Amino acid sequence: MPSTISQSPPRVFSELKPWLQEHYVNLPKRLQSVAVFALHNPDVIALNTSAVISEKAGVTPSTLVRFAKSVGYQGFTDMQSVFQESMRHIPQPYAQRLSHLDDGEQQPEQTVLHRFSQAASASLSRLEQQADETAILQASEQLAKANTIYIAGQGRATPVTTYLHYTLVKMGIQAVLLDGMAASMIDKARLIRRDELLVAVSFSPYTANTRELVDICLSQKVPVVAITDSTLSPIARPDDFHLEVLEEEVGGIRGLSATMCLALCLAVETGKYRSQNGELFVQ
Amino acid sequence: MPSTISQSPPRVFSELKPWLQEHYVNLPKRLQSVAVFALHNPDVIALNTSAVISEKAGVTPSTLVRFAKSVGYQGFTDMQSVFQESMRHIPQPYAQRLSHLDDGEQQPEQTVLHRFSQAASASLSRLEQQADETAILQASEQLAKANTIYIAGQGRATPVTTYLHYTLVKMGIQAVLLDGMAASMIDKARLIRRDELLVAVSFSPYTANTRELVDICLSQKVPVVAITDSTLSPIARPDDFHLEVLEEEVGGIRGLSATMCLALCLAVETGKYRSQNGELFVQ
DNA sequence: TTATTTTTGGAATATTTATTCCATTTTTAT
DNA sequence: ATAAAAATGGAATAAATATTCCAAAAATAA
Repeated sequence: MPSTISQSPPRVFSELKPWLQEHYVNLPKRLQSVAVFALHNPDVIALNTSAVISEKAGVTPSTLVRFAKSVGYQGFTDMQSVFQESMRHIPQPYAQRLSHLDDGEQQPEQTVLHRFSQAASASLSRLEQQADETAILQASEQLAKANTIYIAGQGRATPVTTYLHYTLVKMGIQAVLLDGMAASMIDKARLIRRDELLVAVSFSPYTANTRELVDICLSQKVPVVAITDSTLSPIARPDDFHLEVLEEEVGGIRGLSATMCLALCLAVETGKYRSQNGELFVQ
Repeated sequence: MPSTISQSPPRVFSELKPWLQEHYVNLPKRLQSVAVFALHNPDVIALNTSAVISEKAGVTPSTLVRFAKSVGYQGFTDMQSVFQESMRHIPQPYAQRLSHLDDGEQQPEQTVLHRFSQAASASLSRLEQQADETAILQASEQLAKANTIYIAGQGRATPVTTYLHYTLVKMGIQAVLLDGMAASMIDKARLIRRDELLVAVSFSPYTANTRELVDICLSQKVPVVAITDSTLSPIARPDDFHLEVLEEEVGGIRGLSATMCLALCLAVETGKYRSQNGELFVQ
């Protein structure tokens, strides 16, 4: 590999990124994986020893040193100082209380990204603290036992249904996404058997279509798992399973970060239940 | 001076401050000046050797060690790790230097919900700290100026494209989701005009289809905004716009919480730009 | 398929860094 | 003012860490 030390190596992290973008394809395999790791984990590079870093990156210390030299640094220590410099300019996040972003107390210079990521973090904290983990396990048990899982939701719930479908299928679990015209969905819902299951996802303002699908399934004794934002939701029935997740609202807009996390957990627990109970399905 | 090592020393930086407030008056002169320096310069403590720190603080290395021991730490290295933890994305348990969530060493009682929500929080922290906000504003400006926004992505990216499409449409912005068969998407991509725009979403392992759509659009001078996980992604081009978001991996599985937050921010900034620049569209 | 070149891992070595120990200085008590 | 106790500096030592070197593995070219 041709050396590049004819020019000065990047002395700031923000210059290292484009440098690697340009030279990445010319690096050997192992050095490429170091590059990816370094770009994705600059704090790990800045704060650990070469032994720790190389183990996390899946290479050896000598490969780490070789990577540094390939960029033009004198050694690992020279490169590490570049990462450390970039950390000196990051505002320290310690002891910052989460305050409600929508109560008008935020500083005017807070960016949209800051407000939404703080809201998302708060939503995740609420999920972790308030979620009924027994309910998640019971719901995942129901999903695991179903022959086929049907998934329905509209509007803001659509990314959730898509993701749940994608993740379940990735785990080799038979799942069908109910989408398209309302009449068509209702027709399909009428055909769901009792050994199958419906996952319904709906948030305020609730869509009548999803509620109707739930009504149909319950009247046919088809089990239903609901993902919704409140016990008071029209799809949360006392006689079936429901999981609650409420996203923080910023400027009248709610995100989906906590809901995606919950959907992922539901899919993973379902996969675990299947693998632990020997119910394997040929895919 | 009476020792305080009968109780455990502070393991997080935010607890060190009140500890020092309480014990400061009982410290000898030199240790007091180390305390002040440490509180005012936590990044210096975290990122330098004891020789450098003691020189900056105006004491000797043995005094620095003595200060650390007076607080209850085993030595300077023990104390420094506390300062380093406060600089990481998410505090890691003390003395678990080589362990991580995905190498099987985590405590057995941690639930799936806990692991994934912690990973999601870490992903959001990384997004907030590392995201290029100028790039987000520039990308949203491009979206705001486009007559119609086309959105493409497959697999795990599908919930993101669905959500971005939903949010943009909710804001009265003309957006079209490119989905369905690959050949059909490519046909549609060829018809995208230069006053329109493509948003491409792709994560490792990258799909060839999305990359091909980007190639087609760039060759026809159609602006592209890429949402991806790395500068080194095949859809991140130096001559166009790309936004990076990398989700933490747990057991080989990556969530979408940070990505959904970024997609929401992009849509909101786009809506803001439109409303601030008087480009209203009848819906 | 084989030979050559490049890449890589891992251990030895070199270097750097933290800690301990002791003499000196400073502070406090009588 | 003096003696005793506490605090401190600085150098030696111990420990930790980075770098180099060489053999083996992998990749590439013929």
